[in-house]
Amino acid sequence: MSFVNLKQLAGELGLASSTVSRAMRDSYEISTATRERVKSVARQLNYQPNPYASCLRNNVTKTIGVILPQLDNHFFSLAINGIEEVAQQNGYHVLIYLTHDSGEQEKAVSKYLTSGRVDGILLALASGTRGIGHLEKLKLLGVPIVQFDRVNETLRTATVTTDDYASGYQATEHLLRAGCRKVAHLLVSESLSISSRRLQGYRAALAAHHVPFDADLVLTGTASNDENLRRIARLLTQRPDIDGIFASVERLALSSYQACQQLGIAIPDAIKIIGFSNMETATLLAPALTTITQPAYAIGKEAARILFQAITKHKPVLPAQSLELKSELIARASTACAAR
Amino acid sequence: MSFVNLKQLAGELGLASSTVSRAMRDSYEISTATRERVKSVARQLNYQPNPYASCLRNNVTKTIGVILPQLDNHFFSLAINGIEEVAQQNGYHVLIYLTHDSGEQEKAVSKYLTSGRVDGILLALASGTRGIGHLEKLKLLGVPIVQFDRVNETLRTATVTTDDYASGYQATEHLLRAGCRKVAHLLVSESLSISSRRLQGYRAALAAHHVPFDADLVLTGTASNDENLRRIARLLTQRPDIDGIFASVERLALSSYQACQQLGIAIPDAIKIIGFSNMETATLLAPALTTITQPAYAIGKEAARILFQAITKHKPVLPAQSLELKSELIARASTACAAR
DNA sequence: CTGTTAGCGCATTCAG
DNA sequence: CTGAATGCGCTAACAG
Repeated sequence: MSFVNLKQLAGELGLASSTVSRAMRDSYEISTATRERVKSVARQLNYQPNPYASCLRNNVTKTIGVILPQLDNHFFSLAINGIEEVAQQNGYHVLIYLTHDSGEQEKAVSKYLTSGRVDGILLALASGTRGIGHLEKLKLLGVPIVQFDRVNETLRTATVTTDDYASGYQATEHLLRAGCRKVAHLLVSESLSISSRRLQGYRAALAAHHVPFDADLVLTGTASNDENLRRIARLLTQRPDIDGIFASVERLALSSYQACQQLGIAIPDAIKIIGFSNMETATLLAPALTTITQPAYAIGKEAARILFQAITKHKPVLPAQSLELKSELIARASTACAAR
Repeated sequence: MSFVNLKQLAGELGLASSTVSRAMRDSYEISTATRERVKSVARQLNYQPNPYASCLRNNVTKTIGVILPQLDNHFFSLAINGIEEVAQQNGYHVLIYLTHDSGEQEKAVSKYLTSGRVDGILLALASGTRGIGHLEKLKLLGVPIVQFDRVNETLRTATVTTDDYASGYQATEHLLRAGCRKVAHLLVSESLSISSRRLQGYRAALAAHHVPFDADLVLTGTASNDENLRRIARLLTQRPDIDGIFASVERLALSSYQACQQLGIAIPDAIKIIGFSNMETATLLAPALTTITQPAYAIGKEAARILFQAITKHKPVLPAQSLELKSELIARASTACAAR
């Protein structure tokens, strides 16, 4: 048993392949009788049109590409859930590419997609990306791109992000209100939009509360968790006056937690930690860890929705279509903090 | 600017498209001089061969399909990491489909792939799958399938799993050795291979330690976390003699943890919990929760490796190529347990 | 309402 | 070493 093609099916039916093609696609110019007959025999022979032939003919691939830094972060898993759902609703297929936060990998992947393999792209930028020539090229080729979460602001596309500035502000304010005065801030990479905007929020909140900004309290993470752990521990040792940590990303919140445990620092009494997280686990298992949860699933869905709108209407994605969704601060330990 | 095709490139070069095609594919019958010239101009014009045309011509899609129940479980995210890596190494593209554990969705997805869209399939079975006709059809069509993690044993394909029986045994034994006598077991779905094999391990360990099996201590979960939480709490209330819980899956371990917290039961003193988990978070944040970690990343890689072997050698995947990898028991609280 | 024909972009004959 | 011609499977334009 092998794949049945249109011609074979037409032969079996005693019809021309064009007729069969039309019948299969419910063309109005085919009589109901033959349409039904065609469909019945097609079902019987398990006929499925070859997607690649249609694609070649129609210049429509019915597939989108999703480029992500990683998948070991729950945020992106949830985002894909949303993306895949919207894709399936629209009859689209989803190609997935991981860059492991490497700019080189991102370039390589972009090149694959320069060939017309996909009708559109959803992109969360790698932290290692420096230039954006590879993305400009895709845009120039007319491939619609929607950026989400980690976006490059120079590239003029629609973006779907969370309220990074606002949540950075809120997080910091949460700690300040709980009595913290020396709040450390941990970020992933200076070049990442999410990091810089959260940092801005952090600084603004400090300023609003008349707490001086101290550059020594800002730590940039690396790709290695072990290294991050060491650095955080060193910072906490060197600066025993630190009474709060705002981690701009889940991994760093966990490493902070771990560092405190290692150093025997009590959470949340001696130190208060707040960090982004999309793992229910974190909030469940560590009530002391105040978390900020991003609507990852909704972000995926919205990004996909904007992309499909552009694809089906043959319009470019415009920065004006950008969306900013709200994060949610979940402070299970807030009472404890306030009580102090 | 739009896509450049072979013909245009050939025109630019003053060569026949066949020559250019050969040059691009490093054919031995092309002189080094023209090959270099072709490649240089190709680079300059951003020529990328249209993958769908090649596919039509060669009958090779260079893409695989990955069918998964969900992605809200860290196990599958890690597995995709492995799969994607091996795919990229082999120059392959990865299409992803989520079934949300629905048998209907799995059937629909299978149908998409009946059209020659992919060269092979990696599959983790939906818990809602009843018949396997849709998979048999794919096999009959000659599409290689490798099953991983959640496998159907009737379908004769290679499988990559973990030592579910052994780890179920170990987990149970771990609790028994820590002094537990009434060990509850929480499983996902009776029809799932991982569940039934872990259950077998559980029963065997009980038997080996002369602890009678009590069917009332076995609870099957639902799709709803809230419902699971309620059921677990009810079980713990009705059976205050329970002194240990073996959760066969992360979500259920977390729900157990939560249920104990709600009921004010101390962990790990009053009750000991052991559960599968691939979240570093869980072990990090809840030392009281003994976890069994599956080598998810390796499973993805191995499954992909077996699939690519079959694809490149045009051989069917045989059950004989199946692999069983080892899980790891991480008992941070084991000392506490043993001390009791 | 149905059939004939041509061509999407590429790779592979077969000829030179 | 290079070029011309053919067809992968499908659809759309053009006939009838």
